Amino acid sequence: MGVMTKPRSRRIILNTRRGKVLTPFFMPVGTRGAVKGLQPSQVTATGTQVLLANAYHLHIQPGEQVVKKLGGLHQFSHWEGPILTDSGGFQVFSLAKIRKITEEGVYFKNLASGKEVLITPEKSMQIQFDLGSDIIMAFDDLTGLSLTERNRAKEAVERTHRWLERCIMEFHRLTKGMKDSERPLIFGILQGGLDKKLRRKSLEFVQSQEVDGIAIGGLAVGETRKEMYDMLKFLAPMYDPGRVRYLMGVGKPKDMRFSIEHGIDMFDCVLPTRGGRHGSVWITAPRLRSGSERDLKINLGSAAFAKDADPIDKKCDCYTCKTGYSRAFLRHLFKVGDPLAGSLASIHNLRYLNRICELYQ
RNA sequence: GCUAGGGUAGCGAAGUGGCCAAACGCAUCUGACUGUAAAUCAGACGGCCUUGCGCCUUCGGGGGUUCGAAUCCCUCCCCUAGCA
Repeated sequence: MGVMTKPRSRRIILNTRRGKVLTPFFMPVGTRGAVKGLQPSQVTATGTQVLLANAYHLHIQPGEQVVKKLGGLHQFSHWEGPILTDSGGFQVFSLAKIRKITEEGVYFKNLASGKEVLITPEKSMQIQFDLGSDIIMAFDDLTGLSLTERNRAKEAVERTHRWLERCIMEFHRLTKGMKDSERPLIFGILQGGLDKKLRRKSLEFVQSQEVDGIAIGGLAVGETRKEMYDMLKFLAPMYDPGRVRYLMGVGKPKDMRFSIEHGIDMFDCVLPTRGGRHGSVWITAPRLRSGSERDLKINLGSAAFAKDADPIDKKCDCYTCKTGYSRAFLRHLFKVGDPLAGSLASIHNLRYLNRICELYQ
């Protein structure tokens, strides 16, 4: 999969109450309301249309009621574009060690206070609604790759479906009386791990529901690239053509290109920002043999860049590269631990992914 | 000149007869990171290779005691503080 893009037959625009969004698009992760180290204007300058925030983390701190009282997440954070909120479903996976799943919902141990927090499908809807989210995600049960997790994949899919029905009911209750143009959107999430039968069943179920978008959850959790690609190929012909498809958690350039070419419209991922803060950035580099281009990850902390006067990527149009920050200066900032390094690298990476999306838009 | 305390790997700092190629921290190098418990984490960090719980060279310099010394003794050099 090179940098060259194949033509895309889909041409879909996502209508949110805060404006239209061109697809495909990538959402930076601003878990707690901010993309770490970046001001909203800097995020916008990378070409970002939609921001992702997290219901679980904002519920824990500062609490959705505080956010609501201060005018909602948009006013609170100064992000003016559409916001998609994750439901807390991912935390069922990422915080597996400190949670307990029941049919009612999931009990999490708040690491800061030690107190137990119960997130139910209804609660997740309420939190996201109170935050002022424009795209509300269903609360799902995400299974990992370990044997015990694989063994409960079927159970988790069925629970995810039951929870989706509860999410939709609660969503209707919360948005009762709102005009279509004023209400947030709601997306359902399909699961099924690496089991194709389960995946198909899950996709069919989610598409049978009153949801505005279809999200694919539970991929990019450690399986091989081939396994993920096989699943995306398998699902591609079965999507409802009228609704957007959101592949959750994916954000490696190569994977995004593949996914877009297999019918995916939306992405989010921590990689451009977390990786950026850790010094890794993407550049386009020629292949040694063919000379065609490919995505290459480099680490700016490397000694190789100590005296490198070039920007991260000469062809890049991001703020960091266009301003002319050298690799040597960025390496220096990383070495001395200046947070500006992470911010400048995050800007570059976000622009990198957004540019990929723009090629297909 | 006297007295006291010191000199350990790039730096700081443990160790005070064998389990010491030498804890730990920093720095350095390499690598991870996919709906953020992550500005984080992992590994390497005297030299060599057949990568073995192998070999070689180390704990200011030199000499000695001992089966065995970073650790004990002698001597020299240097540093810090106080006194002359």
